[in-house]
Amino acid sequence: MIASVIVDVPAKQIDRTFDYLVPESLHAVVRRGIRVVVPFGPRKIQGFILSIKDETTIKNLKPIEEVVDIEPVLNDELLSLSEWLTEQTLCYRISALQVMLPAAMKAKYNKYFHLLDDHDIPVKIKSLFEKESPLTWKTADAHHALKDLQELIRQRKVEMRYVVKQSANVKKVRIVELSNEDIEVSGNAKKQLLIIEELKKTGGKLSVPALKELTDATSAVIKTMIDKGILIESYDEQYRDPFSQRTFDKTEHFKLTDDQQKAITPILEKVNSFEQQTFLLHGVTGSGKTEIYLQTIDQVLKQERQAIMLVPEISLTPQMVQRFKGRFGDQVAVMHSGLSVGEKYDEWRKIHRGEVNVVVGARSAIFAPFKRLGVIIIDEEHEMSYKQEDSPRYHARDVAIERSNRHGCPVILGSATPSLESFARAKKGNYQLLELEYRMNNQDMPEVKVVDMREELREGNRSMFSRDLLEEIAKRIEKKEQIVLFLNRRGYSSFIMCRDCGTVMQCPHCEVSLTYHRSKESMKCHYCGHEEYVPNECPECTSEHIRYFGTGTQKVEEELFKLMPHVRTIRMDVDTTSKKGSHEKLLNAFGRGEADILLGTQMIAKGLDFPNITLVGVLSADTMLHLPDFRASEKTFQLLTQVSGRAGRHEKTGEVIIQTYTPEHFSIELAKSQHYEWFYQKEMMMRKTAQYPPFYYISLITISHENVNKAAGVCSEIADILKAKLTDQSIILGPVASPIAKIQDKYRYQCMIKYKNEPELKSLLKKILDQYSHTGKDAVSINIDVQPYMMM
DNA sequence: AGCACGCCGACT
DNA sequence: GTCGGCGTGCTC
Repeated sequence: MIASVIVDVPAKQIDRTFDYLVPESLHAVVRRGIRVVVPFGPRKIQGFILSIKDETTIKNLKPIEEVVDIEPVLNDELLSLSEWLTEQTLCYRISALQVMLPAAMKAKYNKYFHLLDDHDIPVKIKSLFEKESPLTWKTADAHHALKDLQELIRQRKVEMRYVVKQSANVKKVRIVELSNEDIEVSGNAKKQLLIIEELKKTGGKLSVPALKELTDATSAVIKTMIDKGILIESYDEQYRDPFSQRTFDKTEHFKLTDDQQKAITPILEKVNSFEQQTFLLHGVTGSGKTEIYLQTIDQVLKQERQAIMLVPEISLTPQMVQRFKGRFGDQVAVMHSGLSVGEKYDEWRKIHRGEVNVVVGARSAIFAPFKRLGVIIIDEEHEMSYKQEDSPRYHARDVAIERSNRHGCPVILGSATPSLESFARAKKGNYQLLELEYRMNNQDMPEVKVVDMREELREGNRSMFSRDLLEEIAKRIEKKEQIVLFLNRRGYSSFIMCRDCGTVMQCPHCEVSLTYHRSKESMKCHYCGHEEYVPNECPECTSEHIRYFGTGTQKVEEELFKLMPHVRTIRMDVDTTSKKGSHEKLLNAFGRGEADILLGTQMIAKGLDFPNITLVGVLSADTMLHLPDFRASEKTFQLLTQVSGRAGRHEKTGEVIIQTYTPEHFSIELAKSQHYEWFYQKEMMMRKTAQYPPFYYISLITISHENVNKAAGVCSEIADILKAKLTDQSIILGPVASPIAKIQDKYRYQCMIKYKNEPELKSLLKKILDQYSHTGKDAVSINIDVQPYMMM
């Protein structure tokens, strides 16, 4: 019996199967989709069994060392999906397999030195082994002992062993129970008697932490009882439950409005007939998309099938978790970046074991190992976070459609502001368009006011708040209503500049300006993490007039405090929400009315839904508009529409104030009238003229190298190859320097391909990738994104 | 990606 | 004459 294995080495030459002999003892367990540990050269590594066969042309087969799983971790569908993913995104097969599993299941590798013969070995080495045996590579390296050890290995006095460890860890809890033996306990041992009593009361078995809680006993007491044989200890697997502290109120179906009923009918038809169909559910905020999702899932569950619901960064919407857990109880697994590695692993195991039937999660939840999918839902379909930016560079929407084809089930893409690609496909009939035109309860859309900041400046207002905004803020505070202030991106544009010579402090390794961080009085690079203190004098002209410019959230907070010292503000940005759970804590505090103003970046644009918010202010609508990205207008429109949706979601009507320097720009004008269809028409015209998606597909090749000329040269070679091989209907742009020309001391050049129909492109790109991804002295690093969302 | 093997410069 | 630099090639 022979197994074909994909090993855990992401490299060009290793990107294929290797055959291994299956030892007799493992015949019963070894199957496709099981992880194994195999010898690979001198070391041992983890791998996935892709197939089992009887013969091979390879001589000198090595045997599989051990199996990691009893049950396959990837089923046939996911294994074949990984093949599709490899072809689609031009990634290594191992990366495609790895991305489908929680991070906890990635192997860890350790090297240990074992002492075989301690005669005639250096004193230094001997003492190391006395302190630690086996000796880890790390300590050996720390004591500069690797050289000596290498020599001892040659003399066969020391051996190096490679150990594959699972970073996955099943949480175990210690359980104690009463033994059957009748052992006398002295009347003085009050704690022991109490423990026995408690155990009898609860059926004879309790976890140690629970027992300690109940009886206030110490570990010592329990240990004594185990040693005496009164108690028997054992271990039990346990799930880490991130929601254990919370209860979810059971919620019932809402009665659907006619509008909603009209939308859900065709979806349920496809669910019932087991047919694939992609629906684009277009409905403004508050039009009741979530209830449609919930009732569709309900139908799917009745058929004993399963559902995947994707949301962008779910930790940001505890309210969404609430709604799902409330409706479906413990049938729901939750998967998002806010969970610890162990928690994610546990949620995954619940899915894998079939203990839950619904998963609500971020991008990677699209790979949930369900066997009978009944529906896949992608909420806020237009969100960029559905595209993974490193290998495998997949878009969750594409994976969803691919999986739905394999399972015969519908996909629902929901959004108030669909991506142009999706809306165009819906108009063409590739997707079925479902419109929700009315808000539930017939609420009015909030009134949106655009303030021209140039006008403010002309009239002598040089602050970052327009007079209108300040006035409205004051009004709400008087009425005890709440306000959300929105600012683009953390520390965006809060660069540091010398006022005398205009020098802007830049990262020495990347071509970006450093961002000022008040808390540490330092400047940080957002691309490589480089950090340094703000200099006392300008490195160029030695002037001392150094100050920071731009408006970070911290600065807004300060200004706000200067203008209205009595106003309570909660600031939400990366700095204040980095700690686990702090995000929710801040939001809850705001929900309880502990602050008047919620000030934040991107992260507050989604999901928050508090009845008392009646004013939303966007401090600078155009920061995003001027990014070097053809989707800049689309993103601005989506963001403004979404932010506006935060105001007046309940009885009180809301108002939105958008501050901008370009009020005439159509994405700002149309965000004001909240007219998606007009925006779509206008933006489509722009895209057509500029030859961008959805009229053209694009692919992006990025070359990076320490030497500028090398990077540019290779990129130009590649452009030439493309020009020669592709049809003349395709457009090849570049090579040009990447918008971020240097990251971590490597210069970046890129080349963009725009095409409509180029059946050979994938294989050509694969060829180029092979040709240039060799490892050598002057090797460049090459990256290909087949369908990029970030142009940087 | 690692790791070993192997072929040329600066030292005891 | 040896130690050690890192170029080259292989991993079932």
